[in-house]
Amino acid sequence: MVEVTHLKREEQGTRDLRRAGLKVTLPRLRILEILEESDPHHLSAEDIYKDLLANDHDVGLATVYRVLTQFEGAGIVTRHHFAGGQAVFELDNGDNHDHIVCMKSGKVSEFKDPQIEERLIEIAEELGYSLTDHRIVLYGVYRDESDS
Amino acid sequence: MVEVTHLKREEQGTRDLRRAGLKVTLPRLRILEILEESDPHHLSAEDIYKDLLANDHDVGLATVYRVLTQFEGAGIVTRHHFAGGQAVFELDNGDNHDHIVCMKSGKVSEFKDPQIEERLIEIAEELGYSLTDHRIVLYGVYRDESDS
DNA sequence: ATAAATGCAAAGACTTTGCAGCGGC
DNA sequence: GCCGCTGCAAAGTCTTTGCATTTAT
Repeated sequence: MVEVTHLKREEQGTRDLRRAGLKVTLPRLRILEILEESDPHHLSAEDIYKDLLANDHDVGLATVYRVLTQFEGAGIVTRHHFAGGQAVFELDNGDNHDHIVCMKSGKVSEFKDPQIEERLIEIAEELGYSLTDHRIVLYGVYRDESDS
Repeated sequence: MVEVTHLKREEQGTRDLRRAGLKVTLPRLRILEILEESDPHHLSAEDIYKDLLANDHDVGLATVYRVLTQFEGAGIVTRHHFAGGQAVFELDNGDNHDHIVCMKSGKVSEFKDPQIEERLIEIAEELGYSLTDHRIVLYGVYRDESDS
């Protein structure tokens, strides 16, 4: 069972890479896997690098950056600059959602709102632009979470 | 007339600095002035630095960064990361507007939309956050502009 | 076999910091 | 005169690049 699941994911990754015209290599498959399995699926290059090392996969940090940049170009991942310092990456499912970041805990949630997207297109038009993409980042304080 | 205007601005800047608990120094006044006079008022530290040098004001780039960071902390300017590489700064009038960037020319326009801001507050609430701030950057292509 | 991908170390872009001296108040 | 501010150069952080070697196809 576990095996089957694992193979499936690997096949999926293989297809993604082929489609992007990239060779199917171990580092790339592993990076894809890490991105898929990560829970708060926003990882920095460093995060991914550490994960690789922790699992005895000797991949250079430079390779992680190179692969992520290629993935970005291929539309496989999206790069964000939430905090300011490090860039974070997440798989791009094509749904182009937006984010809200808790200023205390760093927790990141996602959302997608058609109403807003429609209005943004209108605004762009009014200003004389054709909208091709957008980024919304909300900053707030997450409450509840049973304190913490 | 010009003199009067100039003095007025300087006094204004002086007040801004005092309010922020910062000493009123020439570099700081000049940087404020540059930010006020700039047309596409989104300048990188480097832009400001070059402007200073071009006007025979020998201010170090480090000082420009330091001053801008202090201004940011004091709420005098806002820092943005549009492109990815350099940060750009603009005076913060407290209106907290958003931006749209032309992917071809780099032209930046601003807008403010109450409808969107209202909706964003709702969205944050729905997700369990109290919204404190937001950033919206639209990417598009500016048309008209008589070609270029 | 061949062109692409990787690892390492070195370089780069942008920004911050340490410290001696200068400048408001 | 005091303490903060500045300039310079040096260090930092994050990311990219050059090059010899390895690897997928």
